[in-house]
Amino acid sequence: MAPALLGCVLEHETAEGLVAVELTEVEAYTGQNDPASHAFRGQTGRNAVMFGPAGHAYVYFTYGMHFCVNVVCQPEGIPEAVLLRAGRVIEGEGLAAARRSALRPAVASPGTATTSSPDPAPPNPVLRHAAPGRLAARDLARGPARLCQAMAITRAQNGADLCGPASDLRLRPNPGDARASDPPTINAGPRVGVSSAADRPWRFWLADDPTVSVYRPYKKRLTPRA
DNA sequence: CAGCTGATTTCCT
DNA sequence: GGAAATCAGCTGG
Repeated sequence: MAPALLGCVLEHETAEGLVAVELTEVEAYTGQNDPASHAFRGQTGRNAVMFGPAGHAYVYFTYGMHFCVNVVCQPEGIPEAVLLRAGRVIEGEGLAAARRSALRPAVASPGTATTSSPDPAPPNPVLRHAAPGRLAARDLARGPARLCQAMAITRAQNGADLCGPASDLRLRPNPGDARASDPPTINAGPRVGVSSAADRPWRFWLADDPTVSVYRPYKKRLTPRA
C-alpha cells in the first residue's frame, strides 16, 4: 500500500479553501508485529482508529505540538497504516503558505493566558513565530507535521473517511500521473526517527523529488526532558 | 552542514 | 517518569 500511495493526491476542503498535495514520501507501519507502530502493544484511546476499517485517517498528536496523519490500510481489527510524510502542494499553495508561515497561537497553558495586555486583546494572547523567513514552495509539506500544518489537519480529522466523496478530507488517484507509461522511480529505506525495527526499509519516496524530507536517523537525547 | 536544544502534550510503563 | 513516527533556531566547525 505504501508505494501505491505515492503520486496520489490528498485534498482538504475547509472554509478557508482547498489545499491539495501530491504524496511524495510515506512510511509503512504494520501494527502488531512492528515495534515501531503505535498499535504494537494493542489498542488504546489514541490508536483506536487504526483498528477500524481501511481508508480512514489516523491523526495523532506528538511532541506536544505536532500532528501527523496516516491512512489506515487493513480491514477492521488489523491495525496497519501508512504515515504520510511529505508531498508537493499542487493546489491552494497560497493558503498552505499562509498556514505554514502565520503567527500561530501557542497551545493553551495554565498561567499564560489573557489579562496582561493593555492593547485590545489579540485573538490569542500567546503567539509564537512559526516561520519568520520566507518559505520555499518545496518546504510547504516537506515532513509529516508540516504536511498537516499546511493542510490544517488536526485532531478534528482523526477518523475521517478518506474515500468518502462527501468527506472534506479525501484521497484520490492523481489523474495527471503518467506512471502507467512512464513509471516513476520509487526508493525505499529505513524509517525516519524510529528507534526500534530501524532496519526495516519501509519508508518509500519518489526519487529525486525535492519535496521529500531530509532523512534523519534516530538519535537519543543527551539531556532528556523533564 | 552537522549537531544540539527548546517547545509542549499525550501516552504508556 | 520518560520517550515520542517533529520542527525551527542557533551554534560551532
